Amino acid sequence: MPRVSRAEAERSRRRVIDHTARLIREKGPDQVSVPEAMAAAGLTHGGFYRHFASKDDLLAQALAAAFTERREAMERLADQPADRPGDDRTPRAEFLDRYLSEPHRDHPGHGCAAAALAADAARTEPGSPLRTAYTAGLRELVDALAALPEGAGRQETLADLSTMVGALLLARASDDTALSEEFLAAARHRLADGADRGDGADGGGDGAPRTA
Amino acid sequence: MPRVSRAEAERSRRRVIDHTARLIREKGPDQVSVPEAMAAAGLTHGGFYRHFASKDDLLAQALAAAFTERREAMERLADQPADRPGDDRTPRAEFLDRYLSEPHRDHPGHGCAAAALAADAARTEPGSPLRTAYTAGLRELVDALAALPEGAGRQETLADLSTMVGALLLARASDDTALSEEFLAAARHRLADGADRGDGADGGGDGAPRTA
DNA sequence: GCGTTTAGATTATTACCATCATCTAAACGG
DNA sequence: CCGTTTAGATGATGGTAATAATCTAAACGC
Repeated sequence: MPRVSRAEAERSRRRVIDHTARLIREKGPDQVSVPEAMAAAGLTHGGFYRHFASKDDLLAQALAAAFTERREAMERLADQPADRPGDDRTPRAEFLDRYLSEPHRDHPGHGCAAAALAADAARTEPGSPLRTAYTAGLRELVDALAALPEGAGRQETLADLSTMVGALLLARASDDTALSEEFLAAARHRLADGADRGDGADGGGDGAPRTA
Repeated sequence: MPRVSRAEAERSRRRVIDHTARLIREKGPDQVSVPEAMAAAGLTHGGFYRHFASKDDLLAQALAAAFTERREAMERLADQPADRPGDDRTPRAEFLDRYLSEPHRDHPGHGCAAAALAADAARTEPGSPLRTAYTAGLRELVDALAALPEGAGRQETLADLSTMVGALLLARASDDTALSEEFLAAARHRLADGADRGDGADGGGDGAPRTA
């Protein structure tokens, strides 16, 4: 029994996509079923194929939406450059801090899709809808990161992003709070200034003694 | 119709574990079925529960095996320090080059388990067998990396590992050869020497123009 | 060699999935 | 308002999964 108008149907579609964008980051694309995606949007699975050509089609659209959502947040960050209340950090520093934070670590469903879905994208066939959407989104992310004020050259940007993604994933996977926070703090410290060595006592967790 | 002796059965068990260790890195733990794991070892699925308490049990053992295999390779690398034919690189430099190489990128089944399974481990419940095995293996890896000659302090080691894992995953997920190699090259460059900036023309892909 | 043990095959159970054909009633165009 | 369109529900189909009970024949102890 359809209850919705044309415009309502379009909003239903958006809801399915947005909830799926969250679910695939939380559970992985393979662990999100079509009935579950529909149910998350308050629908039953029956009408699914009126909206999407296939599950793969939905996954690709959801992934694109996840990247877009993130990019818009970054642009918002970059737009209000230096006239905020009590904060004089650069947009890049603010982005780093948010990326390498515990909230971001603990809420992958609304976090970076590049980190959450890298392995899943890599496991699909080259040219698959998900893989294609991932690559496009990743390019967007790299460009947005490089375009930030204070952003360095392309090679530095790629290395920065690698460090951020790796630290976030390792922090998420570590079943130990201390180790998890060490990864975030180590990455924050490396990316904060020039990088290089020198293990000052700015960042996070522990003192972290030299080992070798 | 059992055809095997006691000792042969133990070798069957090892074969199941080793093949599973490869399969979960290639396809993810959820995409490896019990029948498939047994078939990869040349068995049918019937006798599975004579060997393992559950699928989770097998997965945890396979993950531990994957980490152990990798750790032993690293120790072999560290043991033969500086008396090789035509190569005078440090063990750390050699490890980095192998980690951030195209063969490693293209063969996850025999590559770093920390990278291949980070997202999957993060998605399991804290305390799950897979998660526990992952964390233990990750600790081993961090310690082995820090113990390498030329290894830096703990914080640097954690940041290095983050960069390696992130670059490898992003290189694997990028459905574009040039972009993929750029990630590997950018990470190699950052980790090669002191790190920091300076965008010389050592590594891979393109010239990579400054953007901001 | 004969009985006991047990590795591994067979088969069953239960459950979920993606996909889709069909149905129904609400929204829309005229 | 009435006919057409279509969002979404119902229900079926075919496939595959994990787990487990049962069976059978080979290996081992004596």
